[in-house]
Amino acid sequence: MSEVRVRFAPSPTGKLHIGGARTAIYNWAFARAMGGKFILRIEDTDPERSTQENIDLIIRAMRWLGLDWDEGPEIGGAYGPYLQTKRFDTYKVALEKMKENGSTYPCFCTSEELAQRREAVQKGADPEPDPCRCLAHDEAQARIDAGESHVWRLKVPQDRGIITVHDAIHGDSEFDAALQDDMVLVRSDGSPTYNFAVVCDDVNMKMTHIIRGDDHLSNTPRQVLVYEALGYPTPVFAHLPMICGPDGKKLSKRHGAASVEEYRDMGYLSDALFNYLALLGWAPDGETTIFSRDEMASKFTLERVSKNPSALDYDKLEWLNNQYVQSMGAVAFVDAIKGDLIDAGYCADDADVEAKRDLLEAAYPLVCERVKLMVDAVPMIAYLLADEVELDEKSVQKVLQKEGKGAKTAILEAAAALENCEWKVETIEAALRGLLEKLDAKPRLVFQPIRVAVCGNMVSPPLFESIELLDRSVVLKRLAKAAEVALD
RNA sequence: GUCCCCAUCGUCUAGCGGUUAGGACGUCGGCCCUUCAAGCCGAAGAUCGCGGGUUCGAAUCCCGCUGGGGGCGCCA
Repeated sequence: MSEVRVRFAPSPTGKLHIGGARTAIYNWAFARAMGGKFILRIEDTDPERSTQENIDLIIRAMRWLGLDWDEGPEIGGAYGPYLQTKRFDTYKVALEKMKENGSTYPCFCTSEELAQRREAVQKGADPEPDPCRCLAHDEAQARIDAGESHVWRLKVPQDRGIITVHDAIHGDSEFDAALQDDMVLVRSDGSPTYNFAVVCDDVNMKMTHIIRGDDHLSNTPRQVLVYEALGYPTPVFAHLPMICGPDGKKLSKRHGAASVEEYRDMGYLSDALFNYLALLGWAPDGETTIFSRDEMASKFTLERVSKNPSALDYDKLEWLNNQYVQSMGAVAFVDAIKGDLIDAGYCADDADVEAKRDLLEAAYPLVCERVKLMVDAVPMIAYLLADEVELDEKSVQKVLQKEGKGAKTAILEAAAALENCEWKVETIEAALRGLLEKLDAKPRLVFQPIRVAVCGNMVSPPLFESIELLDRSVVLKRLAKAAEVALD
């Protein structure tokens, strides 16, 4: 078998959608697993909605996801160009071929006439063949020469019978050719329609497999007809099930985030989003849930792709994201929050981040298992970055100002204990634990007030480690300040 | 309306004629414990959408039904 060639063909009418991203991932994984080529092609035949900006955004989002391709608009390749608007001459050649073999005909119907006919059919009338289909060749040519507006339609062969679509995921699906309408191939302005352009491109770019969304399955028989009219063998199709919102309904704005970059901005890691999307409709086996791009690339097969649509589960995505946060390591962690650090004003610039690198990396083990989304990280370690810490209102009330709990004494004693002790976790912990006996108090009555004083909140990363990361003077200052508002 | 696709715990899934129907997220309980997490242990949760077949035996094969989804544009 010749080399596998697959493509991801987004239309740049918006950002990279989460469903599109998964389609891209599966195409990529299949190409890599088969030792084939993965091609990026931009379907920008709709001039109204396609923009260069969207093309750039899509490419950036794909790169962020960790995908790479062998041919594409920005890197070229042997079968370019990879923008449909730059391939109009190839569609003309294809149309000429179809004119010659009689598989297309000009249609002069106005959109009003078409709308009327559609309406009649909707109301139950039997669909009638397009009247232009039977126009004598000479008459049609005369009207074209007269400059009459027309489109070119596919002439579905009357005796074609059953069209079988071979699909690697669904198996064979059969469609009655007699039920396929004569779709428009070329618009009155000379531009190709989607269904025509895709086939021309897929043929010319030597695609062996077409992996795309389920929503295209019903369009496939008509595309098969175009392959046949052009005299080319059909590729293997693979239609992926749709992705739905958490409620099981088709994904829409109602569900919030829909684009890859929105997920990135929400704080999801590229590795996690990739892993999650890969898992939506494909599983390497019954056990494995966490795997890398390379693992997927070595194990992916179309046969194992699920046939049912899948609903997004944000809980699982978050869990997966945290798994990756826990395993990313301190260096990557600091790199990942660099921007947030600067935006929040904790660091002046990149150089400043590097200057504080030791502290930031030391903070990683304290927070990694509780950072679900990356955007949570900076607020979570803020108390380590500034001299002052703002005391959380609720924590003050519940911990510092609950009468009869000895919060003030605990804080004062803590300050005394930390005054001269060696500044290491072990000694800090020993010093503070010593208070338990001295005050004869339960751990939470001693440690919680100290936590609020030092970390600003009754919920925080580990206390002793946090203290160690702060300067003694800062800790003592915070304790003194908290003691002012604390009650016994 | 019509054509096509789909159907296993709440969710993502494993299963491809014989399993106590397995795993993951979530949920609940426990352990750990100075908080929140994380981690570990355990539990509940699926009459495999329904009804017929085929078979000694069906979640797995066949047919029908129901439910859901998608296509039917000079959108992609």
